[in-house]
Amino acid sequence: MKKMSIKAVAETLKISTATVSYILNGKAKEKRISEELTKRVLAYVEENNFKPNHLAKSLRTGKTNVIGLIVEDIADPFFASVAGNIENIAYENGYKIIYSSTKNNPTKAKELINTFRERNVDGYIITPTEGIESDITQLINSGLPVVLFDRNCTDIDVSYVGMDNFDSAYKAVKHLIAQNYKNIALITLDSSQAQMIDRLLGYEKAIFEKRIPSIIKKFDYSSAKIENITEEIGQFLIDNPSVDAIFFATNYLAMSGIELLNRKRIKIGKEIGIMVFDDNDLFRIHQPSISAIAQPIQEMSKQLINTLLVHMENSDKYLSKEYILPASIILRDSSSKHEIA
Amino acid sequence: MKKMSIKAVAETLKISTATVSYILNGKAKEKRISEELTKRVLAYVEENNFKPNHLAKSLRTGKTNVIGLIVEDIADPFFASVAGNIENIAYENGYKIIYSSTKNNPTKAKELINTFRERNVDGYIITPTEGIESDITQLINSGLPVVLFDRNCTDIDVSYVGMDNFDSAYKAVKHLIAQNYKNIALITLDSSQAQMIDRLLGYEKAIFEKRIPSIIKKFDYSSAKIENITEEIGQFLIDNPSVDAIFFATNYLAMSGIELLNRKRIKIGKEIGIMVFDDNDLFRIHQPSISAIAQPIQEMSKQLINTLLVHMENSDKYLSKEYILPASIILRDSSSKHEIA
DNA sequence: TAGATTTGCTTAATCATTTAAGCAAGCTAG
DNA sequence: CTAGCTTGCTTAAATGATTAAGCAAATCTA
Repeated sequence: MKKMSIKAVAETLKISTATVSYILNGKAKEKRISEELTKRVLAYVEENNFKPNHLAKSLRTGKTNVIGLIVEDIADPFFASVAGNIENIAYENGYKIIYSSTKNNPTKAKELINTFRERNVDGYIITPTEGIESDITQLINSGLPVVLFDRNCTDIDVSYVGMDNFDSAYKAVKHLIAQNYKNIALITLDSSQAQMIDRLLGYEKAIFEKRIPSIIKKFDYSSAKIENITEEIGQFLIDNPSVDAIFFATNYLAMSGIELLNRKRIKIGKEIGIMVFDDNDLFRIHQPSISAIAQPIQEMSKQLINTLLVHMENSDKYLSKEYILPASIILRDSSSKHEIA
Repeated sequence: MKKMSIKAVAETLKISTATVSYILNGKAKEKRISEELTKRVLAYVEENNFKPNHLAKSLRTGKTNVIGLIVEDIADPFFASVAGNIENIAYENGYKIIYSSTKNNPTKAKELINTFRERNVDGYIITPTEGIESDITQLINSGLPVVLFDRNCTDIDVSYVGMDNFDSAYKAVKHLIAQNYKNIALITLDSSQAQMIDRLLGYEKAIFEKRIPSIIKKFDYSSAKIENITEEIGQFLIDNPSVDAIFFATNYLAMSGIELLNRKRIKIGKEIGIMVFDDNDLFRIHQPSISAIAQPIQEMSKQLINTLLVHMENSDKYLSKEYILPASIILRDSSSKHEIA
């Protein structure tokens, strides 16, 4: 059974391909195709389960109905979750998603944007790496719909969906302070990404307000082998014995940290307070449970894909929008000095 | 700056499009294009950063260089991890990946296979749902490369990458028995999927060998709201007070179970032994740590994509292959009756 | 009843490639 | 000297759709 084409359909029905095309695209009325013929064509198409070739269609119209998703790492639960949420709405609207991970490498990110461009994807959802502003600007100047998320490029006029990193970090640290922790360390990445800087600033605001010392450990992103992280955190705690609480700026830094604390038999919650940016199952189930700032993944995903869809529908009038969604701080055992059973 | 085409290149260089095409496709020698012209064209193309239109190419050649990845749920850490691993090798070989989640719904799975077909993807990586055999058979009969993973369709002649569910379940339960647990329950899904049945059979083999009772709780997949699972496991334990160890057949059943045990202050490892199918960060970091059967994700991913690549290169002679990779059983605190500090 | 309008289609260009077939010029062989 | 081969390209068909423009027949208008 050879692949059918509009031409084949037209020939068997003894009409022109144009007619078939119009009918299949719902332009029968507009093009004054008789109802009788319209029905006949639709019936035939239905019966033979004919589907027009997508490639030819895309070539002609310039639309591929594909969305390019560029994240830091698709294997990361946070991004995987976003990918899953985006997928639904995208598929409902007839879009497929092609993904790729930058691993936070600017060179790879640039390459990805280029290959996606070559592939004629209709829209981009991107977690930008550093130094990628010019490439994103190019996309926008070419009239391509782009929505950034997780981290913003504040110096570009581009749509963005994210959360208030500054405020939620501030509140989270304030909570630690309210629990009477006196020497709260921040363990973070040495990054110039906006969201990382905001988390740091939020921490510092809370710290400075109460005039308690600022104790910061920054990890070089590239050197961040899991092994090293655990070790370095250990060294950091030895070097700073006064630390009685830690605010981890990312998920995986926290996982290494918790692993270390457990290994050292340091009682989380009792001997040391813990607060983490980004929630996950581990933190909920861990004993004692770990307090965390939960990103509104579902809402963010929805906003992301919907914003992109709007841009794609009206690609002529690109009006960038920013959506900053509220996070929730989930208080659990790890951030309370009170006795834990 | 309008998009360049081969035609435009040909015109500025005052040669034909065919010549340009041959050169760009490395057929210059074969087609006896002079070295001088070849160099000139390549230089021009390089300088102007011209990339041939992928859609036109695909339309003409029938190859899209896209791989369709159909998993149960891309948001699940296991599948996300596979997606991440596959991505690398795929991109190195010039393939992009378009993904989609079945949510274990056969209707959705069938739809997905169809849309991917319409999209002319070059190859398929699929975790099959129940009742999807005929659709997969159709793909293969149409000469399309397919590799299944995670769960096999034993009645189709199709390539498969997976692990020995039976044997690893058997060994895991045997380990529990060796630790002197006497009433080992299996908590699993009520599923006819091969891998689920194998896990159950592995459990039963170990149980029957030692003539200890078989205690099985099956969850209906569809009713599996997280809330219900936790509750039902609680009821199950009340109904079966003799149970002193649990073998969880999946990851997320275990997470609910552990959450419940923690809530009930039942001491994992001491009062109840735990073994889980599928490892993850939670089980490693949890206190006490949880023993688990670790799927060889990296090796599986590599084998998956490489097998698919081989099929795609030689799509004429389709010879299906099965790769059953060894799992490792990671023994941690939760499966030992010995004192835990 | 002639001209205008509407109806119901068709023709053919276009999107950007690939590739089989062809062709002129130069060279070689007999 | 010419038939045949090689070289170095070009021509043009094909891939499978969309869509502006066109056109004959039917219907309406005055």
